[in-house]
Amino acid sequence: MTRQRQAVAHAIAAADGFRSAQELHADLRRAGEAIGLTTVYRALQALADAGEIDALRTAGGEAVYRRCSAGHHHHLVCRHCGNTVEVAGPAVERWAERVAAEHGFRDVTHQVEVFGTCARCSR
Amino acid sequence: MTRQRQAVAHAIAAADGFRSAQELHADLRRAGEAIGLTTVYRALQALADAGEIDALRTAGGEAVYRRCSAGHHHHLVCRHCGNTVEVAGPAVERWAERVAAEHGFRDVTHQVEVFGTCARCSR
DNA sequence: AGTGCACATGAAAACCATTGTCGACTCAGA
DNA sequence: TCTGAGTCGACAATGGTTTTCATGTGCACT
Repeated sequence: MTRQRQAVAHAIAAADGFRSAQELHADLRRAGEAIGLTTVYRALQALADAGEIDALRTAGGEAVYRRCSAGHHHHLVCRHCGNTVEVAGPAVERWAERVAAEHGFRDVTHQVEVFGTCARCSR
Repeated sequence: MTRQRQAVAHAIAAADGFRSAQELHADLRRAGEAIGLTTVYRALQALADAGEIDALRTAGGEAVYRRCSAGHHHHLVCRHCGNTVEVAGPAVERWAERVAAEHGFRDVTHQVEVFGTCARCSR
């Protein structure tokens, strides 16, 4: 792993919620890291492929990434401040499996995101 | 409702799965309809706002739309042929509400998509 | 240290879905 | 027919992402 990829991995590990590629790039440059935007995109893609970070797309079409703990989980995202909470959903897992099986689907994956306004932002 | 919007509504009602704005535009032009791409985008947005069609984003960042029955529901999508089944998930609704409430979130919405390989494609 | 080579980097250009602009058009009502 | 509000749509602009390609870098082998 090169210096640049380590830097990206470190930056996303240090961040506290979803960050876009562009934000991460800005963070890294601000921190004095010499790294190109292209490289950030590639590093994020590699990390996502390796399953080390979560990727999803905002309503605006921007891809955002987040470090994720090992294991399957979902996210509760504040639509104002972007703050994120990881949540487990055994009930959802079971439901997805059951529904898929009822319709003859196999190799099932699912994507669940819950959006809302967090306590701080709704004040 | 104008002729163009009717055409878009009709085209999406006739389609059998998710279609992108561009595909719908191509369909309409192929069918001899004189309509601009801009108008298709606007019509789709209006329909989505009115809750008459579902919108979601592909992994490639393209927005795709699908006619949907009234009421809240989720989708079970075949990742090979794109075939889609609408499913209800009361268990998921309750889970989302509860999890959000536990963390102080309000105005909660959620997005649930289940992907798998359908019976026909897994043969 | 020197050589060769596969792969990573990154600036700039290309890509492409989507949105903004603005003049033309439509159509209902006066 | 006139008027005005709203719609249409060609074109340009936007902006995130990807590709290109020349250059740089790590690394095994001499």
